[in-house]
Amino acid sequence: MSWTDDRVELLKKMWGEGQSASQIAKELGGVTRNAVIGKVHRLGLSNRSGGGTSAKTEAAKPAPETKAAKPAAKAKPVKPSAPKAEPEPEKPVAVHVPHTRKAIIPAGQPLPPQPSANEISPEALAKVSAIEKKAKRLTLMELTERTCKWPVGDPATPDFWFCGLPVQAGKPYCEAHVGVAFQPMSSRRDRKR
DNA sequence: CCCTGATTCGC
DNA sequence: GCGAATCAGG
Repeated sequence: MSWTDDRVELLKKMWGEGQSASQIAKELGGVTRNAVIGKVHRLGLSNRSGGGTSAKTEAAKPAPETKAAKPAAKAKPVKPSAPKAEPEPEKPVAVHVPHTRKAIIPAGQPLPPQPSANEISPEALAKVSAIEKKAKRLTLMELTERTCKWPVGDPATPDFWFCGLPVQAGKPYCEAHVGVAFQPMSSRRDRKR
C-alpha cells in the first residue's frame, strides 16, 4: 500500500480528530501503526495542534547521540516537570457504601464520597450501564493490574463483582468507568454561604 | 501486559 | 519516502 493522496487525507483527518495511530492504521488497512506514525512525522504534523489531548512537547534533546555509542549511561537531562498541584479526589476502590446496609458505617460518621451520588454526565452513566453488560464480572482476587476495578453491585450481596474490562494507560478503571470516576470538577460550590 | 507516540536507520 | 525495530512512557 502506498500513501495515496486519498489515504493521506484520511490520515490527516483522523489524526486531527485525535484518533490513535493504531486506530488510523486499522482504518486505512495495509499499514501498521508505525507506518502511520512515521507518515505523520514526515508530514510534520506530529503535534496534534488545536487543543487536542495529551500533547507531548518533548524538549529538544541536547545530545542527539547516535545509537552506536549508547552504553548504559543515559544522561538524564533536567526534568523541568512542573509541580502539579491537582487535588484530584481519587475514589478509593471498594469503599462504596451500600445504601441498603445499615451497620457498616459507624454512626455519626460522615459518609465517604459516593461517586454515584454526584452529578455525572448522563452520557457517561449510560456508557457505564452499557459497559457493565459486557463486564467480565471478576471477583476481587481476579483483579489484575489491567482489569477495571470498578465495583458493581452491593458488596454485601452475592452478586457483587468488579467490572474487569481492560483498563487503559495505567488507570484503575476501564474507559467508561474512568469517565465517571474522575469528575472534571463541578458541583462543589454548593457550599455557598 | 496492554496501550500510546517518538525516533532511528536500513531500505 | 517508507516503515520495522526500537525506545520511552502511561
